[in-house]
Amino acid sequence: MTGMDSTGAAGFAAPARLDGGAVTRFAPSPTGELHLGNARTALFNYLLARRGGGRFILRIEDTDAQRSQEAHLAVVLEDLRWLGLAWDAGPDREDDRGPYRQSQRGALYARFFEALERRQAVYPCFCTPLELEAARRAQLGSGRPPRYAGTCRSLSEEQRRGKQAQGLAAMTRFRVPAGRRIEFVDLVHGPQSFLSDDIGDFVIRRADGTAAFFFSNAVDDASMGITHVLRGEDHLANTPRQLLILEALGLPVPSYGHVSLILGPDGAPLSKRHGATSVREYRAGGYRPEALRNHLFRLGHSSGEHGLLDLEAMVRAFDPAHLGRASAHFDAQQLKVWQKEAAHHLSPDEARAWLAPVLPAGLSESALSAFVTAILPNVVLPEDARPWVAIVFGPPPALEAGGEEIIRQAGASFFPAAAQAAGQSGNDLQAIAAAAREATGKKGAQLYMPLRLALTGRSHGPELAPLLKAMPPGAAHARLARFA
RNA sequence: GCUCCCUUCGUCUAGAGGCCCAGGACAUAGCCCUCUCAAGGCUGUAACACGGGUUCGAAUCCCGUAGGGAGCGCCA
Repeated sequence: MTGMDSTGAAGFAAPARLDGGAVTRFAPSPTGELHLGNARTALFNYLLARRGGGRFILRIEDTDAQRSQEAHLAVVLEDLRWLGLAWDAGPDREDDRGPYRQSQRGALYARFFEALERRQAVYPCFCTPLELEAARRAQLGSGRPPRYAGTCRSLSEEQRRGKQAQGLAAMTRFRVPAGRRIEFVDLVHGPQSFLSDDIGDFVIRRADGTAAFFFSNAVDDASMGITHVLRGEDHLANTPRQLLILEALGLPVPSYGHVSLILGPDGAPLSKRHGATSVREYRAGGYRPEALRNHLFRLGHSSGEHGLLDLEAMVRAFDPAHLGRASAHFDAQQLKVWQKEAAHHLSPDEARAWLAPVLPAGLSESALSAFVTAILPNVVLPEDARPWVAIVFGPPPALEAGGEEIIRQAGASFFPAAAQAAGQSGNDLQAIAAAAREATGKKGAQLYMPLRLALTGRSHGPELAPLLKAMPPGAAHARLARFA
């Protein structure tokens, strides 16, 4: 661990990594659904670990018992699995570096708390939430930074005993050293420098004895052997606190990289008013994990690779040096583009499973396959398949506006011939079109548009021949005969 | 209020002083292909936030301005 140099600056250089394999982690708190921004940092950490044969660890930051819920954890785990981000160790895959829930790491925290107390790097603070809030307000009101004033910083032993005797519960604050310059090299932002005098003494242990974020997060990274931390930029200005904690404990410091936050199209932080913001919502809407992954992969990151990348290709293409510094705007239209590509890449089996929720029941495997194959090129989301289910399997569809005119222009002999061919050949477009052409001399759009309209009711849609094949026997005849 | 981060086409970005009157992808427009849509092919529109410096030369370096974001919590 680097100490202070002669100028009083502490350099926090990343320890040398000899094996080249990065140990990364994703550390969500189970207080809600997996947000897109978090999903992206999870992806980046996963890719960084997989790149050089490292390890990807899942740690659950559930120190806030009030807000942490088992149900939320289940959802987060499910969403990560859905995204394909498999972890090497986590709450469901414990090993000797665990446990991987912070709520179960109290014993380890206690040891580090003691160490800090022995070094007098921390002190008990008896200020009440009310007092602290009042002080904050006063500071903000008079245009000063809202920092802890240090009320309990230099209480005597006697005073402390007195407070305890009054039954006041103490939280623990870290004693931030004065006059220090804290420096580190951020993986994405480069050299950073902060003054310790700008940092107030912060809480590392709550009055109820549980560890606070700055502490548990830093201590766990160190004790779990994390070498690289890719996290949201909202943590950038707080990194010096964690550096101070690790220094006081003599623990190894990971390399930190702070990725930009994801913004909405209007530049404001992505929130509900922009629409869906969680993995779960996109998943429920029928989005494909590959699509979301590819969109997230490009947000704030660039690689030379174009097109839909699978996870392995992403691992190869990912480069932390190409993480952008500017915040990225989440564009639903771009996600749709990836979704379209992902959908169209689906194998017949995958497509059938994907569309299962909107497919009619009671059909044979081959009938479903024919249908899915026919409509897939025209489907982006499962919703898009719904109308075609009705058109193909339902009663003969009504003509769209303007359709009658096109039917009329086909001529009197068109549909009798087409219907008869359909009756003889089944749902065979070739035979039907040939008969109509022979009867009327029509070709091209003149020939096919009346057929498309009569058969599907619409002028736009999937390729006609496969669509016809997907229809129940006799459907073509019944639909054409309506106009004969 | 203080500290920190950010600012290149609609979007994601390439760009680390001359290779850039700024390149790519997607989106978008037009054309071709075509029974429609999609796919595919071709062509096009479109950006260095602003102002000062430094330099023979700046998207790139420096200063400032504007705009956006974050942090300063017994939340993570």
